[in-house]
Amino acid sequence: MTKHHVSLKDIAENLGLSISTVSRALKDHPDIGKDTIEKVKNLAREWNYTPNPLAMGLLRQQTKTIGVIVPDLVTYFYASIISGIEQIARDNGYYVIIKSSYESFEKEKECLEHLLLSRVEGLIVCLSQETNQFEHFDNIIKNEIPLVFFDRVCRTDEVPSVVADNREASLQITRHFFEGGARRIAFIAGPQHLNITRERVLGYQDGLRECGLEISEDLLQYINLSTEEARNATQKLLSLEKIPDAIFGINDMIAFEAMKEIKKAGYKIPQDISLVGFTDDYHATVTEPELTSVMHPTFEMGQEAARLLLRQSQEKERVFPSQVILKTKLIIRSSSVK
Amino acid sequence: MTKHHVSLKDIAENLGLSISTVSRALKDHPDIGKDTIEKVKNLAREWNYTPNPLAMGLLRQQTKTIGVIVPDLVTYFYASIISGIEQIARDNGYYVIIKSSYESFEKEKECLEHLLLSRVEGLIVCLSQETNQFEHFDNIIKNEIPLVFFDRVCRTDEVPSVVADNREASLQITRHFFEGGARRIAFIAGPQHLNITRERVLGYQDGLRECGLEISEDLLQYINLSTEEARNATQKLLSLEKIPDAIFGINDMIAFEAMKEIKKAGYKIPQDISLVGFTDDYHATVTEPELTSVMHPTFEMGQEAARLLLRQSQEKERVFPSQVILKTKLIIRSSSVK
DNA sequence: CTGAAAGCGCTAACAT
DNA sequence: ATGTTAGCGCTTTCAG
Repeated sequence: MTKHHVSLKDIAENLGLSISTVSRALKDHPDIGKDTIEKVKNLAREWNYTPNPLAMGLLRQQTKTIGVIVPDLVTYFYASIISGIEQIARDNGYYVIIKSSYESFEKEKECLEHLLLSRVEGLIVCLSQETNQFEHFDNIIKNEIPLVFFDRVCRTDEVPSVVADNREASLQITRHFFEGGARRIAFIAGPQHLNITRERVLGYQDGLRECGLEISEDLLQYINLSTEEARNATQKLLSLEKIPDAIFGINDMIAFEAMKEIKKAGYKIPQDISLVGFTDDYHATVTEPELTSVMHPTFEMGQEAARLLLRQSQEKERVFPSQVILKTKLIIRSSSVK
Repeated sequence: MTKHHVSLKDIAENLGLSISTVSRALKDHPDIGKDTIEKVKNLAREWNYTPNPLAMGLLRQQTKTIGVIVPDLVTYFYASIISGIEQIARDNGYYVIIKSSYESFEKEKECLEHLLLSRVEGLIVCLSQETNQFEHFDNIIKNEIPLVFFDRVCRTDEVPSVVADNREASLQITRHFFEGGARRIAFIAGPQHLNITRERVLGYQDGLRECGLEISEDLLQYINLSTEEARNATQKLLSLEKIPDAIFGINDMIAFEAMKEIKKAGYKIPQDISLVGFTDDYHATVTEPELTSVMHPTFEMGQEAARLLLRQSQEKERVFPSQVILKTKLIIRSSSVK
């Protein structure tokens, strides 16, 4: 039902020229006569000619498309990272196809296949929370299709990646709690197989050691990243014989849910329990009290990932897989300051 | 740097067959011998053959791609709508290219051009808040490129669209306030040229009339949708000689900002001032008090928009532009119940 | 200065 | 049962 797009052939026929002449005229080829160039360009403008990207792609054997897989599309964190990717992609003439794994390993594999069918020239991926085996990337790595992981990463000795300074950030949070007087600092973490969990736990434990605090199993909860498990974990912490006086949520959503449960149980934040999140979603400022959180440079993370990817496709040689570590910043608000 | 993709030609040469035989064998064409089919399919599997979508697109003159323009990518509202669009698109074998206008009229026009260069087969658009003239869609409408607007719409007599029952929802909010005892009900609305503003203002005024309340200019604030203007508008309302006893924010973000300002000014919600938002973002449950809000069926809105679009490209005849109006539901929480 | 021809990967009508 | 050819839109030798 869409009208026929005008092609070089249409212009050539109308002007009594050959297709190649028209093609050259549009590119100001030095061989072509001035008046021919003008005639061609005028008609092209008048008829609103634009080159057919499919034909170009076929000719050049490139789709100018990169694929992105994120665990979900509806949180600020990923949306903001995608914005960063899109900006760099657009500036370099690339299109972006975005897929969501919906935090499912199976869906992640489907996304991968689908993107390969589309002949994407590269892939930027954040693992689903279920993903704890990584063979589905074998093909991509073997075929040298450019690939970059961000935030939740794997196979970092083979694949470039972008992450936050998770360990350092968690260390700082622990320190911040300690300086505020906390002595029983709890951590609601994600699935153990995720690097973000492992790294943040390490930083958390670094902090405990540094502050001379005991590392207690009770205070470290590994959960799936869902509102329900966040609430359960909080309840568990609040039902300990000695409840924590500080809770660190591995992301803001977890912290929000913890906040609700803490209030519901009748405790005051930060007087009874200090609370800190991770990501610094806009909504950290709408809660009462406002949530202290680690500012995660999301837009930059997207940009960095896209840049790493484009660099890979440009290099002839295999690039030594690098990891870009982005600095975070602890934004202190009232949820952690008595 | 990516390895060469295997083509029908590669398979044909290896097997000493012609390209067309291979093509037919893969489709189980009845003319082709059983053993030939098997040989071809085996090699295709072994070499991991997949058809080149560019070649197919060129042949069939279709990109199987639809373009989406949203005002931003980082709010739950649009992210969720995009999810709905993607689902329907994927189920029908379409790709989706997402663009953000960043609430700018100029950027919106750029997005449009860029998408047309990509030869999208259809467009789903939510207007930027700056957009108050609509000639940039002339070409698309004239060329009969399928187009659907959602939420913030225009030219509804020419273009199909999906909206919420804005007027009805606002009427219900006003009623709800009145029943809770409110008599000076304020509305922080968006730019006047947006349909969502106009319709919600109408519903608001319907409600005031129904409840026998005076329609006061002071209580209706038109603003640009930004956190800053939301705060200013709230301050203005709070500095009136007689301050409002209820405030309706045109979206949750506006309501969140109003909540902060109201608290800062020392008023209690809902005792002094009731508050209601619109969209029902997840974060409505993390504020204190939790925010009453209109549940806006975002995922369904995306689905509907995509369905309307696909229907357009399938129909031979021009479809009479229809408008799908989605039901909303007022979710009552503590910000509006004394 | 311009045109003809080949080729990117694929399908389908037309041979054989 | 299989091959040949033309063509989708474009660029790029190679020939005039």
